[in-house]
Amino acid sequence: MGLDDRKLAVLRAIVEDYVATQEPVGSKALVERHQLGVSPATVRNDMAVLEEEGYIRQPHTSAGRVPTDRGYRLFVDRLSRVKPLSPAERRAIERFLVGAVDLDDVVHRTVRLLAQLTRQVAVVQYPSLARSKVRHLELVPISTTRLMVVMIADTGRVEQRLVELPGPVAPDEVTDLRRLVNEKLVGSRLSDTPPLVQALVDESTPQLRPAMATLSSVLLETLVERHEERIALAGTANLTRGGLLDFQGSLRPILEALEEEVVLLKLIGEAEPSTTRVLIGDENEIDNLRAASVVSTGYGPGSTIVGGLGVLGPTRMDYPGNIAMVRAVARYVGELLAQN
Amino acid sequence: MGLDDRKLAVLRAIVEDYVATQEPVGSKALVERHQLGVSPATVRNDMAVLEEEGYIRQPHTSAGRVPTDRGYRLFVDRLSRVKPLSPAERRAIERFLVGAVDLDDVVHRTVRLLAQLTRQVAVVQYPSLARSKVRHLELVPISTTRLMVVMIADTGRVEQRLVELPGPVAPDEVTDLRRLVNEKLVGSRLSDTPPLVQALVDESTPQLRPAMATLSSVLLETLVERHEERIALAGTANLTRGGLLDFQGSLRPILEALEEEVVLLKLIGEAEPSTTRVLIGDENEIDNLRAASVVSTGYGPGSTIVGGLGVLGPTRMDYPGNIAMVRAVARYVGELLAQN
DNA sequence: GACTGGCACTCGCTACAGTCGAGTGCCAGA
DNA sequence: TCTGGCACTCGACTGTAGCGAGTGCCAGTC
Repeated sequence: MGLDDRKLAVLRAIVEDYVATQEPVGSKALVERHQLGVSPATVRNDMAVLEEEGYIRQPHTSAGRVPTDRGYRLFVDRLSRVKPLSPAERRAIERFLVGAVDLDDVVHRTVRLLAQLTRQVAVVQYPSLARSKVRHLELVPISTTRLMVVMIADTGRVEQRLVELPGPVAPDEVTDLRRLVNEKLVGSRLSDTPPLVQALVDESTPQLRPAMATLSSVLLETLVERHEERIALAGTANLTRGGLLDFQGSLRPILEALEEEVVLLKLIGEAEPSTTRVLIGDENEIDNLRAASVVSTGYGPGSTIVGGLGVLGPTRMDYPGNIAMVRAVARYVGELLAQN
Repeated sequence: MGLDDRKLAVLRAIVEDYVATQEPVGSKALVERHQLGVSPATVRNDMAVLEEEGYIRQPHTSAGRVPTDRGYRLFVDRLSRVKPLSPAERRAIERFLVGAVDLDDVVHRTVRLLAQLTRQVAVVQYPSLARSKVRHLELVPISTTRLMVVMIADTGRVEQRLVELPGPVAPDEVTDLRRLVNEKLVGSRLSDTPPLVQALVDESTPQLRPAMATLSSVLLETLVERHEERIALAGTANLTRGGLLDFQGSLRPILEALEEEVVLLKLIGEAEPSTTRVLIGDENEIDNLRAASVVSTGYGPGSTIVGGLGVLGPTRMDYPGNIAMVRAVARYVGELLAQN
């Protein structure tokens, strides 16, 4: 069953009007606001077909039409025109991000910027450790049997962990450990380190071995296995826009989902290069988010991806606008990271 | 105008019932559920007095009574009995907090625990840098003109900053810088460092001075002036309990306030030793939180305070319970920190 | 003087009926 | 294939009425 051009135009008009007004849109209003060149009656026939095909639906008999998730999907895939950023938005992005002093700062500014621009909930993943390379490992003795391990990644991330050693270690032994660990690991991707770390233990002198064994197990456990991912969130207050119509009346499931890092990572963490992913309502695997849509993409210096970012909002959202903003912000952040 | 014991008992009963049922409580229900030993008519007279004094009010003429902020205040100050934690709650606290591997972990577990126990929004401030002492400063060369400064505080906090040096610095110069900085600053409270840092610049050799000047200005600016406070938040989904009756129908102002770190710090950051602070509705200085109450206290190893924690919820909350939980959690966290 | 039972009154809540109007589906005709 | 017209549906809103929880007040009792 084919949808001719006019039917598609009708769907597009319905989506655009509904997103703008948040009210079911009827055939008369539609022909008034858009130059469709046909009468309301004709539009009604088209609407009947669109409804039959599952792209729109009627909340009640005497109401106008509302897009379904499927309708939004078609709109996003085939009907939306790219919406260029306004000069003001461009300026906002630049102004917001200059002057960030460190990675934390960059991430926080980014997430707030995104929330402000899109007026949705913004999520930014810190550069993933799995995709970072080791730039330096520092061992700081806290006491004779305790070390603070500080790992600095090339993405700017810094992670630390306290290591309880099996026995006392002399200062020059710490120096040896530090040298060995750095020689072996600097420059390698974190996801590739397990064999290297194992080798470290095997190759160390009997003297250093116990300390090295503890150290390396901590490194493996905390930095590699327990994928230390971090997430920043902003704009939850935006969920309350649009009264209680969005999200079928209760923010509860949404807020609950947003508290789970795992969930957020799933949403924005699986980014592929230069793709913007759009998940609409039901397409979402997380039950709590069935009433929400997510627009996300990856970011990173140059063409590599080190993390994801995106926005979450009601299915009734401005997809073209949000897609444009998410992309633009990701690009800027990438440039910012490339400078380091 | 004195309130005799029975009137106080009536107020207490009203608060307890209203908190439990979330419905205005009438005179008849009151004498049925509590052993007041008098008739509804008498209770009505008492209620009239309590209302005149501003402790309770009527939502509408034909409804029961509801406590006012002032009523809650009196309840908290004079009427509530300490509510001991249940064994299950004690166990939950212990179970939740053992096995934390580092400060981040402790803070995250704590905030989730608190949110879960109280079923409110929980807020935990990381140990304040201003109240921490420097344990170690590490300088890691990133390139010849760039240093990563990593500060480790005795509270477990680790902060890092990238420093752009005015000119290239040789490895052994970095070693010198590191030694000097540590000699001078280790063991001192961060809030006391400004004169020490200044002295560092004054005393360094001409050779090292430019680098030291940049380094120290970064230290001052980021660690001392721009009070690097951190906050963890959990349980925002709990705001949606109790339908939309709490918070006069809109979560928006609350969510907005919770996004501002400054606001949160103000709420829980000004802790005094062994005091639990309770802010009820209007007592709150932040306009957005006029419909909410906050229970907070300080925590730290032993009797010192290094940060604050607390919960935020509707004025209609279980004050005795929440006070008990906040205190208990603070004590446990303090013990945990003392072990380091 | 303090408490109580009784009584009239208030007023929010619910149910029900009636009206209005936006929007529809369908059909005959261009 | 499109259009104008028309009957129909049904949610939103309004007005009315009855119910009942809860109150304030007052006269009477201990």
